[in-house]
Amino acid sequence: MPERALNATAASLLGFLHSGPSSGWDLLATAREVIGPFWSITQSQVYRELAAMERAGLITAQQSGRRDRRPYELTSAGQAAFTVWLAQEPAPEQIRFPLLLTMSFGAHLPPETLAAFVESHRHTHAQRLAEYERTREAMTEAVPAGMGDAYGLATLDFGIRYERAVLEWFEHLPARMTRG
Amino acid sequence: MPERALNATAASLLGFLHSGPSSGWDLLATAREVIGPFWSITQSQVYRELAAMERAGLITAQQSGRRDRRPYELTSAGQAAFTVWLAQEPAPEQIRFPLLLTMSFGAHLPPETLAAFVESHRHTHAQRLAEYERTREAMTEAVPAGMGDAYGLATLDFGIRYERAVLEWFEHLPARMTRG
DNA sequence: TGGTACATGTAACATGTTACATGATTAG
DNA sequence: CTAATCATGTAACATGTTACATGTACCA
Repeated sequence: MPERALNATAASLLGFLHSGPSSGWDLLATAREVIGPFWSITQSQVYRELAAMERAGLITAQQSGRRDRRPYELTSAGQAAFTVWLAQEPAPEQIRFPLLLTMSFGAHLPPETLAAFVESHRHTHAQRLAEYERTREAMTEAVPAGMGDAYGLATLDFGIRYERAVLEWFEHLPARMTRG
Repeated sequence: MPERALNATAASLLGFLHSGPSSGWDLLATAREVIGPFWSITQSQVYRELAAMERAGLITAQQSGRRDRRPYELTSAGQAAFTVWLAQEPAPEQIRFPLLLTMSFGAHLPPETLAAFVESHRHTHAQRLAEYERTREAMTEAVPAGMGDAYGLATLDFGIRYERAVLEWFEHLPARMTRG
């Protein structure tokens, strides 16, 4: 067994498999919903990591159910690998923000073009914030007093604070950059 | 000529070459300094993109100077390619925040371990904020009244607001996650 | 003269993306 | 029946990372 360390994407799949067997399709949906705001994942990647983890003995495919869905189940080796991964100090975050790159070179761009980009992004972020806030309400209403999913709430709150910060940044941008 | 679209990393190198010929080493340093907070770049990538862009005729290598530094110069094709790239609508940003991934699975982790991760990240972010604020002061002092580099200031301000949001988020995290 | 910073590059690999192919199931 | 959606997967490629190799120039 090569035993090379898990990557974060594979590890998150193992994490989701703790709540029971699940197929690639469902794992993708779960990932998009739960960690989507701060961890992007593509469908191809999910199948690739599942195949690799099956080869490594971290998961096993169950009998195909309806429609060829192929639910994978965590093995004890998979559990162990996940636990090891989870206890590693997480690496610093990476942000890749193409709008900022474009803005860095704003001097080479007609002001109205940059302003249009900014406006379009502002709109997207406003929508995302609203969506996160709706999700948060749903989460806290569902479990009025208890601690429900405190960890999910905490990561959602990151998203909310992030989107608010972005929107405030847009609002304080020099007029030239927002109104051409 | 294949003419495939530039990637953002290559485009940013072309952008920097607008202020005059520069070597891979210097471009890397410039990129780290100017766009580092929101666009990570590795040394290998820089040399690879430079080689590819030279093959594509977007830049040309000048005579080697001292120490084998090989300054590249923008060609008019390179200028044109950059201009085309810059006018494209920038893609949405991507955030990959391993700490949040770990926190999502916090239920599987001893609270004091998560708390230690949080504490270590909080420290890093506090330092970054301080550094950005120092840079900002230096930038505004250098050009007291004028508009100096308004675009550089705007992107730096993004970094400042982002770091502040992260720190506030840390502060509002449930006690269990910050003090184990 | 020896260590440190400068400078360029290659190789191997890991990760991520896009496009496509294929077929099953379900709803209308 | 048929269109939309579900579901799995492959191929090709782009991008990013790590490790290493090589040598130069500067400074103490």
